[in-house]
Amino acid sequence: MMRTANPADVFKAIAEPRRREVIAVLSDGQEYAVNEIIVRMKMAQPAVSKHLGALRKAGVVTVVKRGQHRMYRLNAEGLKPVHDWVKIFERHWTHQIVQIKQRAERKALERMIRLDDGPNPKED
Amino acid sequence: MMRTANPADVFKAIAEPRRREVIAVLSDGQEYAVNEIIVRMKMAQPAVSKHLGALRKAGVVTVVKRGQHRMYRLNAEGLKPVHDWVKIFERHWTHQIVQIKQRAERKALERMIRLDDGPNPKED
DNA sequence: TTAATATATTCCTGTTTAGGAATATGTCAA
DNA sequence: TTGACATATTCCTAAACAGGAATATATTAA
Repeated sequence: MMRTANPADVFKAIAEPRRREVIAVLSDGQEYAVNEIIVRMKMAQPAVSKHLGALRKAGVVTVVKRGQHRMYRLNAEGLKPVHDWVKIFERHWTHQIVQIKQRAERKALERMIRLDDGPNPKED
Repeated sequence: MMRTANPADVFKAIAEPRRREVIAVLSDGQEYAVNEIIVRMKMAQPAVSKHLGALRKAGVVTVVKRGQHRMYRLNAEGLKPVHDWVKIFERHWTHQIVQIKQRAERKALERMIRLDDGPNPKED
């Protein structure tokens, strides 16, 4: 049932700092048993299991049984919705630099020719 | 008081779908009065104001007073923590392709030379 | 001044959620 | 079987949170 998760859930999933910690542990691409994650995170076992469950539901990690262990592995593709979404704004902060430059230039102009386009004293 | 927000808050801020909608409205870089956002989002005014407040606290939007309006504008730099964080995993899903290829090749080898590295039937 | 408009804030309520404690489930070893 | 180990799940509680309703604040117009 439902092998691919709702992309919206991914944003919720990574909103939790501890879950980003879990992801950080898995970020080397290796697989880890819950035990090992517990040790690395200094966190109680049920909490870790729950976070792993949330990440799995969101499609951010996968799990395979190996003996009595459950090996978790990062599924980075699950993070793609976030990547794609935030990538849209890349151009904004490069473009922002242009805007800052423009503003500085305009201010210089204002000092020179006393240009005033309305009351906006708190703009900076 | 605290002009730059805790980067961790940004993840929480964008976890809310409605707040990503607000960001979507502002994503053209233009400034919008709350009124206009309300219309575009078909959402009650207090809710919009609250979401804008959350986004402002997270450093994702800025606001300037203009007459009786409050003009909100996207501050894309506030999204950089998310961008930087998720960018780390770019290599994973390109690298994943390599892994898939390697696995396919290994399977071909297994068929040829009967290689077996342990019981792991559910790996795919 | 009063009225209208724009926005924020407060209060309330239902829902979600994180984490602790206890318990259940599943797997291996003897 | 029994026991040890690994992990998940259930139950509980406190905190966070979203949204609605009502209200407060601020600005403009008359």
